[in-house]
Amino acid sequence: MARRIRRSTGPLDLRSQAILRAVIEEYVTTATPVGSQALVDRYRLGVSSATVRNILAELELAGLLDHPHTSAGRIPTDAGYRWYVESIIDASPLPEVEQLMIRHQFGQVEFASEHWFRLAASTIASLTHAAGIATPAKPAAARVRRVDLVSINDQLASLVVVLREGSIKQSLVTLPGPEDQETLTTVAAVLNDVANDATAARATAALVRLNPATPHAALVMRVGERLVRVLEDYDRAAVEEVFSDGLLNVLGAPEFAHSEKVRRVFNALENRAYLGELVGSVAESGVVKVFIGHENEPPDMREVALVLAPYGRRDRAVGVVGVLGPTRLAYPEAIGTVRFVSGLMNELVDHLYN
Amino acid sequence: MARRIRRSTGPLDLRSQAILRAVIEEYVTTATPVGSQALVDRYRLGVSSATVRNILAELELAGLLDHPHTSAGRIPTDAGYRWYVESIIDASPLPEVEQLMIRHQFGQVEFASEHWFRLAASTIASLTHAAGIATPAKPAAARVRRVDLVSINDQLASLVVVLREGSIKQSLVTLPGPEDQETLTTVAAVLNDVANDATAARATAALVRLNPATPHAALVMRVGERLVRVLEDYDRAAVEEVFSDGLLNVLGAPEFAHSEKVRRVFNALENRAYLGELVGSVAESGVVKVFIGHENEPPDMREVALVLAPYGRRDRAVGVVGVLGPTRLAYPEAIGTVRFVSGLMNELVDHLYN
DNA sequence: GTTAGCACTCTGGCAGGGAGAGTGCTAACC
DNA sequence: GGTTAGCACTCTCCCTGCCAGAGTGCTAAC
Repeated sequence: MARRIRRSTGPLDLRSQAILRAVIEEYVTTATPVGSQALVDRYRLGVSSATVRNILAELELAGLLDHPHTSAGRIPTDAGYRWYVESIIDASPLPEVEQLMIRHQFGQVEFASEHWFRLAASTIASLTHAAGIATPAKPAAARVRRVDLVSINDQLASLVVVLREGSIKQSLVTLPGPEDQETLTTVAAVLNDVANDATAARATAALVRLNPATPHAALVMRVGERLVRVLEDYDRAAVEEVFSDGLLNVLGAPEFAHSEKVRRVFNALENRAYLGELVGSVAESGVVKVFIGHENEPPDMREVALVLAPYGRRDRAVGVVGVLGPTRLAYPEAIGTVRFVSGLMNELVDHLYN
Repeated sequence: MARRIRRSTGPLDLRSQAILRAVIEEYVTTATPVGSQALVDRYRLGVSSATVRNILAELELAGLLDHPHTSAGRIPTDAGYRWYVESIIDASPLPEVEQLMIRHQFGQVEFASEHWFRLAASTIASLTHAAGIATPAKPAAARVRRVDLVSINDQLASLVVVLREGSIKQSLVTLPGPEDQETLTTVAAVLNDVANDATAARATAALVRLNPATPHAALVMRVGERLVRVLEDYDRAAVEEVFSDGLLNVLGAPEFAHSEKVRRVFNALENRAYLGELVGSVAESGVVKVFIGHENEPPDMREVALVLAPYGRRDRAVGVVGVLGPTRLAYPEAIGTVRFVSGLMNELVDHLYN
């Protein structure tokens, strides 16, 4: 008993670490509780199953392992996974072959950020056999690069806004009366002048200062207000969009064999608010972050793990790529893949900004 | 025996129809096989359970009902559902209260087609308790309404194409060398002139005829070719995008309680090729169409039913709204909802075109 | 043609039992 | 003192048998 207390409070000795690692890696591949005999058989531990049992009991006391019932093998707890992730997070590069393969795939698609997100999500999904997720790079505050106003019919015009990082927003504007395209082009030109490189706040300020003698001043104001709203809407959303791919991979995992759990996972992915929060935290930190089971706040995410990495530049725009899977995730591969893809996305975004 | 053969070949008499209808409606609500006693208890049939059993046996012989095992109640076959759908397809208007509710919801969102698709899908989902699907209205051939070219950096420009029906396509163009925004604007102006209201084919023809003395002719050609490719890519895709909502509703149905089936349903929804085919057929016919179970070609869709209705104008652009659910679907409600929403979308699209 | 009655069939749930896996404890060993 | 062999114990899993219940199909009477 005294021995146990000592072990459970102090750091793990090397042998305990090796055994914990073995349990986790075995469980990740087999998805069944791991017994002491299986460990001795499959790993060169150099001790008997009885000794292993003693250590398993200690690891369980320390909260790193659990067992579903008396006569079952051990499974890792979220805390066990956490320890494991900490121990490997700094050293899990993606094998070079796969790096080359991914680079090749990115070389194949058209040079357009939208394609990248999809590709990032699907690449991650196929490499990790879990769900891949990716969000577009989003700046803290949208800035206008260009405004265009296209006539649709007598009462409607389409306001097209190109943002600084190249993404596009569109909104239909109802016109007070019929206007020809020429007038609309003039209005767009005024807005391009007034709101050039402006954020929502600055665009608002510029509109207030607008010279009332400007041609079509009323229309400029009307469209300008809509422009500001488009920018504000964009800024308000924490995450613009979450691309995901390979959800079926997660579905295939035995822990999600029953549809009730599947339901939760899907709910989780729909949980934009929480994802937005995570994206923010990950973008802030600038490094790969892992969120395991109960470390996630929403109850629906208590059975999944997320590996997220930011890309982009904090002073410009940031997005996130990552993996969503069962807590029984192949963490080293997931971390390696996500880290590599985020680096690649960095390069691409850098190229966009020069 | 002679009696059975007569019945199984001829059309159904009124009583058989009433019983078939009762079985289907009962099964749709309870999701459990329907027994003769349950029918007598719950529907005013005026006959005993023994008589009902005789008729059930006939309906089974006619291929309209089935029973999973000897001592189980009856469930409808796809042919049974088909008969039912034919019998109610012309008369299942959506209750006025719900019509008003939907109109109200559409009044709430911003006037922009993208919002409509999402709203259509989610409205249909919540009203039918199945998955709602919607595709944007897509013309047979894209036509350019306006072209814009925005500088991103020394090597890149963003080509923005507004199509006639107001949707937007974007593509990044690599520039042979640094160009200022003014040059790009000139190039865009030339393209706006040359490719005004053009389809991919006409734009190609116009580029061929381009006067080589045009300022920046080489750049115009380069961007023009990309423009043509954007149009061609758009035309090529049978369905641009399929919005869906309420997949969780389908997931909740007892027939999809096991994840293997769920998997198939998701695969089915990813099956853009088949959906594109259906959309084409529905758009062509101009009316609500129902596809039940085995009537669907892809094996993954043999357990689902689709109710689809086109909207838009055949000579302009057409899209589709619909329901995807288990074959055990509340068809009258689904048909009524889909028909009404498609009508509403018609109004909105008409408004867009004036 | 309809119905009551009845034998029959099949499912679903429950209890019992044996095999198997794995544990925790104890006592012997190095 | 840590390590190990041995062993009793526990719990799951799976199979079997059993029973109640639901529903059918058939027959004979109405």
